[in-house]
Amino acid sequence: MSKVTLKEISKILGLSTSTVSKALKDYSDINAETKLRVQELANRLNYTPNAFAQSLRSHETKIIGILVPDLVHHFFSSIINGVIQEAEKYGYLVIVLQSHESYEDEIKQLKLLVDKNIDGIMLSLSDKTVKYDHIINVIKEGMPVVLFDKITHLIDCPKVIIDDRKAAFSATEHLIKIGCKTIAHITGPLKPKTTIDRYMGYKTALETYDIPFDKSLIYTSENLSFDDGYNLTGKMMAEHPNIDGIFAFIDPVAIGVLKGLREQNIKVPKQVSVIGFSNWFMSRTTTPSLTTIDQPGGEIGKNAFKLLLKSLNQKREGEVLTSEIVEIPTRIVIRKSTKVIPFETSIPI
Amino acid sequence: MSKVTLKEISKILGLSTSTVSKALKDYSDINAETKLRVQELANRLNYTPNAFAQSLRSHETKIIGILVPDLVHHFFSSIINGVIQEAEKYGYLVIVLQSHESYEDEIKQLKLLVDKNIDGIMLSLSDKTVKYDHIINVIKEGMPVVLFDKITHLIDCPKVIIDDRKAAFSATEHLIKIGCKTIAHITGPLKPKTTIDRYMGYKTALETYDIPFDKSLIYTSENLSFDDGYNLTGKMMAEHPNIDGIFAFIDPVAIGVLKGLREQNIKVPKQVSVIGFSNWFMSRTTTPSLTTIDQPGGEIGKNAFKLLLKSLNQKREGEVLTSEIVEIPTRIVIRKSTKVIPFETSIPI
DNA sequence: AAACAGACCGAAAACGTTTTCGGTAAATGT
DNA sequence: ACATTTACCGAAAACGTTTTCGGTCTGTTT
Repeated sequence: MSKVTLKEISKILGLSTSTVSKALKDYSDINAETKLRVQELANRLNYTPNAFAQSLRSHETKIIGILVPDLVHHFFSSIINGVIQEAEKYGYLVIVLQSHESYEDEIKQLKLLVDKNIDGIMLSLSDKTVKYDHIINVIKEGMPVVLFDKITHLIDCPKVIIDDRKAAFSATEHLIKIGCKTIAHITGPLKPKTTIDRYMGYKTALETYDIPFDKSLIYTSENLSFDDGYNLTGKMMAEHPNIDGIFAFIDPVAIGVLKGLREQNIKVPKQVSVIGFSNWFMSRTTTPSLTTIDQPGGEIGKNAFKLLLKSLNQKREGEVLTSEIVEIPTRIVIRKSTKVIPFETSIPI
Repeated sequence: MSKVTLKEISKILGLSTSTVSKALKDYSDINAETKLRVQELANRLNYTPNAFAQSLRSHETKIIGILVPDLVHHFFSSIINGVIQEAEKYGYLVIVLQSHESYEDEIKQLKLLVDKNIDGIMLSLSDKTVKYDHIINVIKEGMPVVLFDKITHLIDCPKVIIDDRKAAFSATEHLIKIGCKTIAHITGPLKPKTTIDRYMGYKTALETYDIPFDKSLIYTSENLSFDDGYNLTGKMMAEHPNIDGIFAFIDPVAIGVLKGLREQNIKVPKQVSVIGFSNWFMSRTTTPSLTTIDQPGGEIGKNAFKLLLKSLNQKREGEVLTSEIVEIPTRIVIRKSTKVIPFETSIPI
C-alpha cells in the first residue's frame, strides 16, 4: 500500500539511511556485499525514490510544460507529440496547457507552470498576445523558455520556427510556374506573424516574377474556417472571373474554396489551381486532393525540446543561456488541385 | 532570481517560520496586525510556496496523468482538451503520455506516472493490451485510476464509455430506415472492444429488422485508414454489385469509400448510402458530406476527470473508492451521404 | 493575591532524500 | 612498535513547508 522508504530498508538491514542511499547509487565507499544486500532488498520491496524529496533537494522535477493556443489541432497536437517523444528519451514528462488564444489565459497558465517549479517551458504565443512582459519576467527569474511557431523576436530566448515567408513564396511561385496569371490570396486576421509572413511571401513572389500586385485580389478569412473559404469563393470569382490561381493561407480555407468552385462548376485545376498551407490530414482526401505546404509538426516539437534541454544543461552548469534559432524546412506537397509542372514533382524549399 | 522562502520572510520580520506560515494561511491564533505585515511583505516579495515541500508533506501534487494510445487524433485530442479544461477549474495540471498502441509502452508510461507520485491517472487502453495486471496493481497500491473509451470490465474502477453497440445499431438502423436492403459493414482488427461492439451493433440491427446476416458483406480494414476504404471499395462492389448501404466503423475509411465510389461513377447517396463513425473534423467537408456518429470527446474527457476527482476525494477522506460507470450519449449526424428519411433529421440515441 | 483564561507566538518534528564530513577499525608501511 | 593509509559506515544538515504542542505574556476573575 504505502510506499517503501529508505528508512524502512535501513531499519530492516540494520544500516543507516545514508548507507542505503549510497548503496543504491553505487557509491565507491560502500562494501560490494552491502550494496548487493541493499539492492536486492530494494528490488524485492519495489522501492522507488520519493520524487518530492528528490525534487526538494535537487530543485529539479524532470517535468516540463508546453503551452499552446489550442490542442485540438492537427498541427499543434503533432508538435506536442514530437515533444513528448523526445522528452521521453531523456526521462522528462510533459504537462500540456492551452491559452485558447487568450492573452489573459496565457498569463494565468504560465504562472501555474512557474509555481509548480517545473524545469522549463515551451510555448507558442496566442494570437492576442502583443505584450511580452509576462514571458520576459519568467525568463529573468531563471526559467528556461523555448518559443516555437508563434513567436516574437522581442523575446530573447531559443526559438524554433518555420520560414512562413519562404514557404509562401514557394507556394505562389509554384502557381506562377504552372502558368497562373491572376493569383488571388486568402489571408487571415493580420495579427500572428505567421499570417503576415505568408502574405509577404505571396507579394515577394509576384514581384520576383514581375506580376503586378493587385490589392483587390487579397481576401480575408476571419475564422480560418472551411466555411470562410466556401463563402469567399463566390465573391472572388464574381469580382475577378479571370482568376486562375488561389493561394489560401491555411488548408481548411483552401478546402472550402475547392467545394465552392465545384458548386460553381469551375474545374480544378483545369480552370483554377488551388494551393493551401499546412498539409492538414484531410487535404489528401479531398477531390481533387489539395496541393499544399507541409509543416512538419513533429520536427518542430522535437527540435523545441532539444533546445530546451540545451538550456536546462546550461543552467545546471551555471552557464549563460544561449538564444539559438532553429528553422525547420517545409516542403511543397504537390497533389491534384494544381496543374502539373513538367519535369518536377516535389520541390524541397 | 532564487525564490523567496518562508525563512527569509521570517528573518526580515523577526518572526518564526511557523508564524509566517500560519499568518499566510490565516490561522486564528495570529494577531491581525501581524498577519497584515506578513501578507504584505509576502506579496511584495512575490512569495509562492515551494511546491515540492508542500507535496512532500501533503503527499499531493495537484498533478494528474492521462495516457492515451495516440495524441494526434481528433478524438483523443478533444478528450484531452476536455480533461485539461475541467482539471483547470480545480487547480490540477495534466501530464499527457502516449502508449502508441503498444502494451510494453503502456506499462512503461504507467510506471513513469506512478513514480512521479502524481495524484491520479486516467487511461484509455492500447489495442494490444490483453492483460491488465499492470493497471490492477497500480490501483491496488492506492492510486486512483479512471478508464475511458478503450476500457475493459476486468478492471474494477470508474469508467467513462460510449455505447458503441447502441451507436452502431442506430447507424445501421438509419440505413435500413431509408430503404437500404444490402448493407455492407467495414470493420477493423477485432481486438479493441469498441470495434467488436460496432460489429455487434450492426448485426443486432439486421436481426431486429429481419434482414438476413451475410458474412460475405463484412470487410476488414487493417489500418483504419483512408486508403483502406478506398481500396476495399472496388472489391466490395465487384463481389456485391447490389450493395446499397455501407457502414464503415470509422470515418476515414468511410471517406475512402466515398472517393472509391465516385471514381467508379457510383452515385452517393442515390445508389449507395454511406455512413461513418466518429464525426472526424473532415467528415463535413467531403463531397458529399458524410453522415456519421458523433462521439463527444470533450464530454468524455470532462466526465472522466469528474470521476477521478471523486476518487481523489474519497481517498482523502479514507473512504473506499467507488466504481461508477458513466455512459456518454452519442448522436447520429445526418449529412448528404445518406438518402433522406422523411419527418426525421437527427435522432438522439 | 491567587488562580485562571485568552491571546499570541515559537520550538520542534515530520515528510524522504542526498551528500559532506568525520569516525572507527583493520591493514599496511617504516 | 608506532604512524599512516584504506575500507567502510553513520551522524547530521539541508531542501521548504505544515502543524502540534507548549510557552509566555497580558488581563480578568474570585
